[in-house]
Amino acid sequence: MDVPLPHLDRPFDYLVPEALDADARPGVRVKVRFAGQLVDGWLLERAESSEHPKLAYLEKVVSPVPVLSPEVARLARAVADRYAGSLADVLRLAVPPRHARAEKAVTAADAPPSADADADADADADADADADADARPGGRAEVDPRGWRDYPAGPALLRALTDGKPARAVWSALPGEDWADRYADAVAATVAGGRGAVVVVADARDLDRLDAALTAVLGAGRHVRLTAADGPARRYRAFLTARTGEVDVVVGTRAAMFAPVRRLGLVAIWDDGDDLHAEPRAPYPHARDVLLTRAQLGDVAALVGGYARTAEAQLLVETGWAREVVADRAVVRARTPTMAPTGDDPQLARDPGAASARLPSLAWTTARDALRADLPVLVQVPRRGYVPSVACADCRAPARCPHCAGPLALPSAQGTPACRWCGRVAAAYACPECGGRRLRASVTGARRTAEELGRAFPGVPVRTSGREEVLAGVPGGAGLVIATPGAEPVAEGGYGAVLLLDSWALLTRADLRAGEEALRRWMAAAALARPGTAGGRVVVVADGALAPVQALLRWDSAWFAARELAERRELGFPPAVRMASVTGVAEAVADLLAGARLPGDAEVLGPVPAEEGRERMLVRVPRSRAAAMAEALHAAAGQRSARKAADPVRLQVDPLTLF
DNA sequence: ATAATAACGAGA
DNA sequence: CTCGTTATTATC
Repeated sequence: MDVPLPHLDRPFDYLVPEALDADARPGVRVKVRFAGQLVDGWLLERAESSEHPKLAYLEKVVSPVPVLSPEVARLARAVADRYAGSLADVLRLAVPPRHARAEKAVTAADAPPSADADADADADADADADADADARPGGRAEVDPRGWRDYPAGPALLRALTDGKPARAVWSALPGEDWADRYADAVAATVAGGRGAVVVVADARDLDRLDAALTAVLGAGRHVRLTAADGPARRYRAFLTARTGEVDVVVGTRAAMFAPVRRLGLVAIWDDGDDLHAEPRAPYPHARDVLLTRAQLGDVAALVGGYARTAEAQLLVETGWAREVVADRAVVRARTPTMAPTGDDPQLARDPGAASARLPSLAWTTARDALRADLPVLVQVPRRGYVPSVACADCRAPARCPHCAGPLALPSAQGTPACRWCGRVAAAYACPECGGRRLRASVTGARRTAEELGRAFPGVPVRTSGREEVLAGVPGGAGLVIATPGAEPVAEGGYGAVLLLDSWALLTRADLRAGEEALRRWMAAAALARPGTAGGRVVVVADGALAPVQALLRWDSAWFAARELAERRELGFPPAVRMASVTGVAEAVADLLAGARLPGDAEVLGPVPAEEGRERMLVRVPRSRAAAMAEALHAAAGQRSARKAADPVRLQVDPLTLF
């Protein structure tokens, strides 16, 4: 039933009239009379009989195309359960809105109108050795593992993919690595074994790159791109192309995470730390988790890759769910650009008004040398709009609440710090690192720094890449490229120098993931530099003693992720535990939590003020209780919606931001 | 939203 | 004890 009310989150039985018998197959969209009115719904399965005494008839089959595959139906239910959401909400994300004209075009091109697609898909779900042998046309073509040879476990991964084994890998890409080519290798290896693949990337630029790499490896027409940015018609068309089994490789942004793929053999995600992978619509699933759930349910291989490793990926490694695929230290050293920190942070050391003095001298000389060698220079400047947080004025450690380890905030310049989670006032705050008692609010840096750089090097072409216009690539000669994180263009032959400015703004963000996110962004930029042996240099304007800076200097995000995960275990943060946030007006939140039969070891934190007039409570449970917590919250939301409680409450499991 | 059903209370 | 009215709760 396509109604979002949580208390109606279950199947309903209907009689199928004779006239609709042929079209009424599992996976089709239907219309039924429900509570007096016509509502949309999904036909999940046909049955001989029903427990229900008096059944109504199915009103209409919207389209005979069974757009919802059995595999995706199962996945959607699992995702709804994990995120305390309704199946209908997940299906809205999983199956794009119908576009009649696109549907006509695709089914017309398909000789028998997809009628057998489901039978195939069903059989495939339980595919075993026989099926595999059938599908492999005359001996499998080995995929050249050359690009993966830098990683000792790489060639074995490709072999496992071709053999149809459900290998699970967490991949740490080397600097300078062409990740899109490596993903294309992995997909090609899967296809060589007769299976399909789903690959999810964060944005359009990454998608273009992967798309091109796949076309180069597989040839045209073997894969399809699926992204909301292509518009409803193209999106639906791409969806149908996959659903009918015309192609069995789908690449896209998070809209593709539920793509139906015949004989799915591999799910992959690139740069899983990018927050674009988090779906902003209920029930707010994360592409990585959806794909991993998919791998888990279907004996499908999984590849989680990035230059930097997330704490979530680290958890997969530490629990043994996945194997890490990393290069040896010697190879890492050979590929890494020469890195140097400079603690000479002008924002701290000098008057911010002294504009000309804003660039530390090391950064300046590094840029100058690269330009003299006729090499491009990348300058990463922060985006605006980060919420300032509070840190120790002496050692810069983020200030956390002594009670619940939430972030502290300063209500005014001279005010007393208070916790954003539990609201407690931390009057006598002392820094646990250095004992300092003074706090400072961090200030977001100005991008003016970058503009001044242009003036410092007259005659050098300056390009910018950011929100308004994102450049995909730049030529190899001397030139300055000013980019915000995530918008760094690839330079032909690699950058001679990469300057990471204003790290203070990144590191002191009021976010659990500040350190991880800073490292991720630095690594993404630094990966575009030439190796040190070819003159590539990276300067990060930050204290070299800080852990994320250390991890960058050594190109060791696995170390950082392990440290980060250990810290989150200690503080009781995801992914070491599972959290849910309950947001709404105070009475509604209290009402929901009062009605929720939470597991005994659940902790309820808060309330903390949220966006206007609302407040937020956090529920924390051990990972082993995650399912019980989600179930309890979903049920409580169901009770509320059943009695038509007025004020809406938003449930989010593992929300991206906790503060 | 609407219909059924349960709950309740007043009057016979 | 029954009928009529009102809250409650399922909705095939």
